[in-house]
Amino acid sequence: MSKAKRLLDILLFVSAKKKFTAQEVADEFNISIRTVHRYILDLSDMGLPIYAEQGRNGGYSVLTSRLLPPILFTEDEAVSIFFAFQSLHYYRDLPFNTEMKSASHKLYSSLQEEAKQKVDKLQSYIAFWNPKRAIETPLLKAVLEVAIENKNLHIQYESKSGTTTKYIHPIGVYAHDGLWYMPAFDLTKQKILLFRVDRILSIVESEENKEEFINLEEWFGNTYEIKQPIRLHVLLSREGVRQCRSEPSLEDLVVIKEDGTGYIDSIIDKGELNFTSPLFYRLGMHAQIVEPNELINILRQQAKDILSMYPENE
Amino acid sequence: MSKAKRLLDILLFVSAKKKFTAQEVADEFNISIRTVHRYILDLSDMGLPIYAEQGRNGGYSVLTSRLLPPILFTEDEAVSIFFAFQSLHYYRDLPFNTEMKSASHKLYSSLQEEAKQKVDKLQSYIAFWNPKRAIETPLLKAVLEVAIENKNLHIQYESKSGTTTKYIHPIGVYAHDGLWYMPAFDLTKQKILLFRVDRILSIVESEENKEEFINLEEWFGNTYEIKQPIRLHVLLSREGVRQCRSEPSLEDLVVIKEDGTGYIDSIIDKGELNFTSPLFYRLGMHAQIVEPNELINILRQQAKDILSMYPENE
DNA sequence: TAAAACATGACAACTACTGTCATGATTAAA
DNA sequence: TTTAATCATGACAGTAGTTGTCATGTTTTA
Repeated sequence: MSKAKRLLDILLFVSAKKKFTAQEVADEFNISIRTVHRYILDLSDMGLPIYAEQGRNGGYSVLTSRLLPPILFTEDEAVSIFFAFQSLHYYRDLPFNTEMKSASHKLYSSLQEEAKQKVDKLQSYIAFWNPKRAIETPLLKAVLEVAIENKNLHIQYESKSGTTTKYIHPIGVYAHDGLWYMPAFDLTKQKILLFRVDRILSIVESEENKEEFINLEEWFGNTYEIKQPIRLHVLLSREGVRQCRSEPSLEDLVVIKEDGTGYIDSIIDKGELNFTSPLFYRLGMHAQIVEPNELINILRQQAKDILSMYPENE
Repeated sequence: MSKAKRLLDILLFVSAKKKFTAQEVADEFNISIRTVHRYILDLSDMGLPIYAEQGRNGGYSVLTSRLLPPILFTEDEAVSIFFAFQSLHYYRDLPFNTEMKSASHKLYSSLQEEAKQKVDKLQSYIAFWNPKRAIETPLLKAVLEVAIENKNLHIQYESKSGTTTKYIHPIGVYAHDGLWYMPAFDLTKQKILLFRVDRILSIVESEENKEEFINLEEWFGNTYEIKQPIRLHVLLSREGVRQCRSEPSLEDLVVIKEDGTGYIDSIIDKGELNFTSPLFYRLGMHAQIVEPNELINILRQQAKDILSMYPENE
């Protein structure tokens, strides 16, 4: 077997253990100890951060965590990785910040001058904007780890009604619009609730949960399950059509007529009305609600509230 | 020099040219042609997609685009790259989709079984949610390229008032909430406008522009420049505080009092009032606007509109 | 003090690599 | 059609690199 291949095998063998002796490697690959010493010297020369402890109970250790075999990337693939990192630029708290930094440093330093410029340029012409939150999410990594380990949790949570304590089973975490959310099964209330990770004040790990829960992807799919069906029927002007099509929850429902105006006529869940009403409030004349009366009443009630807060005689 | 090192040098030399002959390589590195042939066979065995054209004017070509030298990633770095790719999962159109796929395939296949499971698990517990838009953005890559090349553009754009033609200089593109936006300098109106890339119907490249324009990052910084200052003074209930702190444009302005209620008293740009009014409408009783009267009037007017659209007698 | 480990050098046996020469095949230009 | 420029492959001897064995040191801990 060629030396290069053998070195690689040893690299992988060695980076998977936290400590090993030359004898172990010699036995594993059927080579002499002298050769193992020579190989380790070679790996060390190649930059692998390996060090030896002298004496009885001594041995070698590798400082980095487990290594992958060398990978040949094309320049374009490297650019795509930078591009993906770029997309996380506007998040304040991320679970893998340090690893991302060292990975991009390794990539960047092996790019040729020309490609470096390309990457720099790309990064000044493309961005993934998120509101750069001042809000810290210190417990993000901790919560993610517990979720992956399938454990239950006791949390202190800052909710509408003040600080409360919950006993939950996390389903996963997701980022949206610069904030981190955690859907979780509330073991007391026996239903799934959505928490904001930055509002979690403290966590206490509890036992592992063997039960099968819905996973994050399924949860996304099921979020819009209709429990209390209600008919939504709205007539839209051209501008109304345009704006509704930018609204993720409604874009699929808009029907466009030949003259550019349109309408929505669909069955939605009653619970969604509260989220929908601000949109129709904003649209004003551009959206004429035909049904349901509940939605009209919400809008009318809110309008009355506003008028009573700010009476005419100022 | 060791064979491994020499092979690497040749790999880099070779992957940077689109075509080369054995003689060229032999001259470059002062080795015999026979050895070059042997080396090329080795590289080919290692999986480099290299092929030869026979005969006069023949030579070798490498099929992939330029390669980087082999990189040793740690397992954690690999995971961070998957994590970054994951963040782009919910975008429909991306400029580097195919490269991202091949890069993640290379990474994934060199992970050990255990690490593969870790990655799979991570991906089912963490997500970066964006409304999964039905809207296509076919011109995204084209627009990005033109922006990088610093060129002017003629575009057809679907705006409020129908299809219009614009002559612009793009500043960059950015993604927000699942949609792609392009701030650009309108060369006719001589000011910066914001376009939605999915609403661009066609583009025609024009001449390169030598002038220095603001770049994307500067533009983000300058967006909130105050042109018409106006005092915003609002009293907030506890719930009002909570909600305003989740609003990126307001979170920095909220002052919290000891009892948990709070207020905003700050100078903002008059143009922002239109974007702010839906929030205060939604907050209703939780936000008592003291100033400006303009904002109160907007709310009152909108409330009146709503009430006139849906009169009491139903 | 002895045992277990790393560290290093010398040397002969073995293996791999290299250059030279030879021969063929394929292709395009003269 | 011939010729020159290419890749492709084999043989072989000389050179260079790698390996195992043996020897000797050093460091650490039981």
